[in-house]
Amino acid sequence: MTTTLDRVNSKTTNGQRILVVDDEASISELISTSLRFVGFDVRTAANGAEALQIAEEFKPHAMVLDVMLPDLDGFEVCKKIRNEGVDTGVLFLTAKDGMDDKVKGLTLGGDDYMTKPFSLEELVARIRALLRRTGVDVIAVDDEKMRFADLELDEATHEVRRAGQLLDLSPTEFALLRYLIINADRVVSKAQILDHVWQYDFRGDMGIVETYISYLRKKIDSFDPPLIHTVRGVGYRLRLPPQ
Amino acid sequence: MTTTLDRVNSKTTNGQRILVVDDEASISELISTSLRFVGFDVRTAANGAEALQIAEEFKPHAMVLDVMLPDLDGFEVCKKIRNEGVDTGVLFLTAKDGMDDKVKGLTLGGDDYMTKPFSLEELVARIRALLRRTGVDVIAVDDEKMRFADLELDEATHEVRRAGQLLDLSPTEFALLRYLIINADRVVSKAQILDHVWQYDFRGDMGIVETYISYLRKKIDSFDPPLIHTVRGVGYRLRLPPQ
DNA sequence: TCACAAACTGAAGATTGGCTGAGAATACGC
DNA sequence: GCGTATTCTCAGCCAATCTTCAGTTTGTGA
Repeated sequence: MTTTLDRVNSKTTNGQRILVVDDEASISELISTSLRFVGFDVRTAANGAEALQIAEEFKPHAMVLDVMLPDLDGFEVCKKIRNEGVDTGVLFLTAKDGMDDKVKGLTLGGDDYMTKPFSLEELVARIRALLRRTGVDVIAVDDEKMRFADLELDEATHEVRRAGQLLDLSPTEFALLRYLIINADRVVSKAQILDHVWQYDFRGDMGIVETYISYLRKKIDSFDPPLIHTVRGVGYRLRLPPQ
Repeated sequence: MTTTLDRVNSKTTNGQRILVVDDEASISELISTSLRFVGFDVRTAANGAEALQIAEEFKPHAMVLDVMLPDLDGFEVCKKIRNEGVDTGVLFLTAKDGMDDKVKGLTLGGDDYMTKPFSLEELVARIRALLRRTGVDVIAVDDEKMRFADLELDEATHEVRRAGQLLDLSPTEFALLRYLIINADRVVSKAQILDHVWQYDFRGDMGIVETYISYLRKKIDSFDPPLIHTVRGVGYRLRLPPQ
């Protein structure tokens, strides 16, 4: 995987603090890089004890917490941290298999969970939703809608409209479009798209991105003007026609 | 009752104070998380003595009170608190067995009771009903009916109508529909549904949600237009046909 | 203008997710 | 205690979606 978060300008954080807890360094790094990239202030811990310690002084607004940790399990960590008076939403990470029963109950408060492997795009979207739900969202502003030109993407209803007209997108198409909108006006490479939109363990080739771009175009760019533009040799860019 | 999403503002409380008294920390936490999330101002106590103490200064509008406490029993606590002049409705929690007669007398007042294990959706609904009955309801003095399109769900009579026609739903079907209506227009995942509608100790898998959605569709969506929509890979959504 | 690389797209096969009927297990009312 | 209603599990089926691939088109630099 080409951990291509190559936008060099590490813009200042948005002031929202996320604590990432996972014992697999590669995963932990993957996640924190992604979160930092979109402006969060991130700290990481490799086990429960460390998490508790860091949480105490870092006071995260949200945490990404692997359920399987070498010492305590994620639920314990979560409970203890909250008992310390740190008010934080939690996104639990679980393995695909089993666990279902234990995970149950997690969507209760503002909390949420995802199964590994996940897509980074999805992770970031969930963290944002979490912060929104738990009321931390300082920037607040818009509800759960993203817009670009006459495109409108609604996280809460999963609806997508172009020029007011409802479009029917598959999950992957939805995630891809979301990623393009988030990076509107900027060129994103196929590698970046693959890294963010597809699960991190995806082993196929980038042809699939082309396929999905093609699908998306059929659905959203049958309108005028087209918004998805190919930058040959570089990637794709969502943009309005110049001037 | 407000048919609309009560979760919109989860940050600010609605000013209604609930005291939760249970010695099992996990239950207590489960309950308070749920109540906080829908906007109540919650405090917890682990035993009778603590409850009395907190009630005195917290002056709850309602309490969730386990009948079995390590020191006093729930009835005692209730009596003492009321003697202190705190005017509060009570939702008693009892174990499945026994106790029936003693508890039943209590529903004479505005009070109510539920047996463990319960569903959190049910708990919240009961608390709301309690507050309504005891006249605390500051907001929305509406009746006990929820509506969505030509669907009508009456909390008080447990009746459901579509297009004016009375439908016969089982308890679980009713609870599921209520949850969908509360979250009308928003996608809810199967996990969320399971967490809210089923008893908190349910250990089965999400297949059961599909089964009940299927039941519900047979009963309420044999009409036009269908209201329950599947968002593949995400969950379900109650909505009117677009535009 | 040609040759080559990159990108596009349609089709086919594999996979996944969701729907439903049937039946076992359980709770409930009489 | 018996019969009915309800809850829950399960497996087969179908359709949507994902993924690969190959033939075609488009763009670019020599």
